[in-house]
Amino acid sequence: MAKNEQFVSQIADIETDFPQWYTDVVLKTKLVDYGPVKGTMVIRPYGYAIWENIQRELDARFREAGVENAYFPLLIPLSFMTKEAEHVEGFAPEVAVVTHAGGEKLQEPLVVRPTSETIIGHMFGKWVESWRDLPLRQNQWCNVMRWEKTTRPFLRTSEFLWQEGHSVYATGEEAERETFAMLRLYGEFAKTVLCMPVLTGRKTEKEKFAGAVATYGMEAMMHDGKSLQSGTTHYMGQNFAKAFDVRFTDKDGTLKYGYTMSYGVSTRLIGALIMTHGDRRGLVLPPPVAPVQVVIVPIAAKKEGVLEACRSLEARLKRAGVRAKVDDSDNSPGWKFNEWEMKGVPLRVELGPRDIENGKMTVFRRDTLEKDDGYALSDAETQIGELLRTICKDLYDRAERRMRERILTVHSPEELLDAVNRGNFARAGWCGERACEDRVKEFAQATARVLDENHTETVCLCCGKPAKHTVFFARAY
RNA sequence: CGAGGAGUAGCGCAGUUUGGUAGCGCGCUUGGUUCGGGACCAAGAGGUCGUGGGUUCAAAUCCCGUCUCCUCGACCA
Repeated sequence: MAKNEQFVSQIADIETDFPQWYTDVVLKTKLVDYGPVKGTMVIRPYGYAIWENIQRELDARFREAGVENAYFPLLIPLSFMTKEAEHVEGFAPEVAVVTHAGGEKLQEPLVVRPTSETIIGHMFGKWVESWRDLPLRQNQWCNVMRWEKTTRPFLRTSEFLWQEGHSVYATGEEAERETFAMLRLYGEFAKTVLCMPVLTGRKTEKEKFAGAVATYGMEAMMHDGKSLQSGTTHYMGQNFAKAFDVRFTDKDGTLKYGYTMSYGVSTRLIGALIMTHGDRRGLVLPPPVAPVQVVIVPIAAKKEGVLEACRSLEARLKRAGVRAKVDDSDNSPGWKFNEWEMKGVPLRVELGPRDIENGKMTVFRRDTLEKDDGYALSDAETQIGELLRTICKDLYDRAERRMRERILTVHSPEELLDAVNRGNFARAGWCGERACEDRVKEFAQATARVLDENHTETVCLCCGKPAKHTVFFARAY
């Protein structure tokens, strides 16, 4: 017991020192390590496997929606960036630029993509000629680079992995419709795959993507009550089409600019699920993305038949489509229990001579920390499958309830400050003026995350004028 | 970019105040006993103390420079 306490103290207290808890967890569970260059991270196999699971699930949804995958170059001519005025202004401070190559200074500097609207706009301009070419809908999985001042694994790194989807439509209505559709897709994905509730909605002008007409976001509530922007979709109108000459001849024979939109989620999602579900023992991984869904720990492994029984169960579960793994290392059972709990494996099956003799298995649930030795070994596939689904639902319900309880409607900056100080989101009326938004930020260090689609508030919390929107305010990562 | 903190064995740290043969825990290797909540014994391997200069008979330790990382703020997926 004393040693177990010592183990727990290896990671910082989640309640009193959340930032340190996060750093401890991502490093000690071997999700990531720091790279040698400031702000870079190595995504280690355990972390990358989570990303691959996210990719697989999302990619299937994109395909289902009719989007094709492609790949565009990492390097973008600097001149591309300057073609869209707001875009260059927004991204200029954080782009990395290649000025030399092949031992010589380049004629034109090349930026390492911070996002690919410009180069994809350029290519789409070449490919779109007729209304028959539309819609054009492509997605790429790639890395991007944004030279951020301060960084943190998954949440903000100089280089990160993401997907960026880009579409051109003949009409603004269609492009807008896809902007909403992708936001819904992200929300559904967050719920069913990450077991994570999110708030979705339109961003304010201040918070929107550089060069967009409108930005929509999904925001997740972290354990400490701060918000994490976990995905965005952007409606560009004709801004980028005009900058990159994306034109087509319409059915009526006239030349028209297309309407574009884009959408993306990144490895930040991994940070989001860690900070949503984690607890004092470490990670709690949602079953759909957990690299190992069931770890099988042999007890008294050298006793006859124990290891064989574990291997046989592993094979059966794998056949049933469960990511199962026997931990046959030399570590003691107690060590394995703690290690895999920290690593967030949803289910642990303990198999020892006693279980085998009774035809049972002992099952431990990571999310509830409950242990039950009453499961029949003969029926393992069904029971494990059911448990994994139950965990999914329970994780979502628990997070959803917590989020719901921690959204407080407020009516003044003072109330808002108090709400966010106590780890809540604040919901409030807003007149729509930048001045009031800025005032909230200065007063409470909280920003407008998204507009509530369910607009009910009547007056602005700052100026008392009629409210044009109801806004979710929060401190954000 | 501002304010703090830290660079000593794979990891975590002590040693720096007051200069004098580089240490501890974990991990690792080998052998053995263990195994139902981080087991134990024995024997080993492993370090130009971030880096450059200076002071000194002598520097991990004092001085100057420099690089990197972490945390917190301002900016951002």
